[in-house]
Amino acid sequence: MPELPEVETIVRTFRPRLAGQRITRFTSSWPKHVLPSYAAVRRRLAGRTIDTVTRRGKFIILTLDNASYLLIHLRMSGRFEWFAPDLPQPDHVRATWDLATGDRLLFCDARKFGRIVLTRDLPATLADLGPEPLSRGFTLERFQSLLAARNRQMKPLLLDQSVIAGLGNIYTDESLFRAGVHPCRPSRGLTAAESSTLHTAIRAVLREAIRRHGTSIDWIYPGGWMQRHLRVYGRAGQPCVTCQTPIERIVVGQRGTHICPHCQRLRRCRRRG
DNA sequence: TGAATTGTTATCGT
DNA sequence: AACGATAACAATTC
Repeated sequence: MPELPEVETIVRTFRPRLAGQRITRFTSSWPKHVLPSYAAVRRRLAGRTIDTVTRRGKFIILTLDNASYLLIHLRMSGRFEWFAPDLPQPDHVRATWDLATGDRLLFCDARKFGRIVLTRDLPATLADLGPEPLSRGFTLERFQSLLAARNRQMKPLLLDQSVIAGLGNIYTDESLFRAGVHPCRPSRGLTAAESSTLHTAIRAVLREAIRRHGTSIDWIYPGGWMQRHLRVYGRAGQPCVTCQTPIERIVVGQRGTHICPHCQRLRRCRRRG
């Protein structure tokens, strides 16, 4: 569930707590999700200092002082917790970083889909990621060439992390709605005006969600309030904010998908026949 | 009890 | 071969 805005929020929250900290001990109670192996990561993390805390797509990146990188992918239900000795232990703690100050970072993950990956070759590990949608390099021209390079349905294309890094189900649906593009439209079928509007919509919805600290749709991710401003995701049956038509939930590429059937037409509607 | 949930990868077909 | 679509999978919540 955590997508780019939620991961960005987590990075901004934990950066001041982690940057400059020395790791005294790393432990995991779910070693099969620690790569390349729990033993190696545990050994190689001991004594390292965290230089920076950054993000690429949905990956959290801890840059370490020995030119290696610890990547954390939250997948569906992963989250960071800051250990608080006076509060009850959070549920589903899967990994712990003990820090030299006595502080402790916890990785909690109810569904155990998250991944913790230690690598020396960051570019290779991230090689399959597409452009950062909020970066300067993500120009309209680049977006249009991505759409033209393939001919896929827009929804699965936007969800594909090798096309654009960071979009998940929520912000894909929201972007397509804002651009008035049906999720089943083939990417090569978009007009120049539509791809331009969609390019703007993707960036706008991500920025807005970051400003609101992400979406807290259920028990998985707390803290943000973007859910109050979503226009289609999770609003099946409720009126479209533009035209009052009830929002529909359909399935596209095995994914629950939310659309306004009036604002997002599959075929352009001829006004006069 | 089983349906729903999601990002990623493996697999199948064209 | 390359691409696109589909299935499978991780494990839990409601």
